[in-house]
Amino acid sequence: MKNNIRVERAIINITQEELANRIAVSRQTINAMEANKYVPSTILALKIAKVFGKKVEDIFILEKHD
Amino acid sequence: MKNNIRVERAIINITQEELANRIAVSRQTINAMEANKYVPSTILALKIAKVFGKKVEDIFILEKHD
DNA sequence: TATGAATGTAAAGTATATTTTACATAATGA
DNA sequence: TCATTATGTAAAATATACTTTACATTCATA
Repeated sequence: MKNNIRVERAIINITQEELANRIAVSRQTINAMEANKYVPSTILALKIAKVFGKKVEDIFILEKHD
Repeated sequence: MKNNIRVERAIINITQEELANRIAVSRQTINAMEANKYVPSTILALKIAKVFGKKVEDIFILEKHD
């Protein structure tokens, strides 16, 4: 699975830390997500999509091997 | 967070085991999700929504305390 | 009533998400 | 140049997702 967090973050111009604060996780969690270091929980996916005003499917994209 | 898995499953008339097979998890994982025993990963949420032909937001709903 | 299919549940084990702390680096502006 | 802000990264600790095995229960139906 890949994601567009970095791009969406750029669109609304917020830092990793701001996004982290808005969804109540650590900044490292955001950084690791953007680096595809792990798969976030559905709660985080819903919150992130909400911050960006988009659907989860618009931010997180399944890949063949998933 | 709550979810509509049981209802969506009833709509397309498949068992927990069939859903489990389709998204490649154990039947107990589906059962536990329906019982809100844990929060699934975003990969599973995306796969489940896909099986039901809906958006993640239509199946998984954030609650106040999330 | 007996049988099978679907579901509920529990315990133990493994994998992985997330936090915390800490430090390093890059970029920007005073 | 110096200070600040944003980002990358890593290790250790903790929480939780998910599997496997196993058994119990419910429900429909022969």
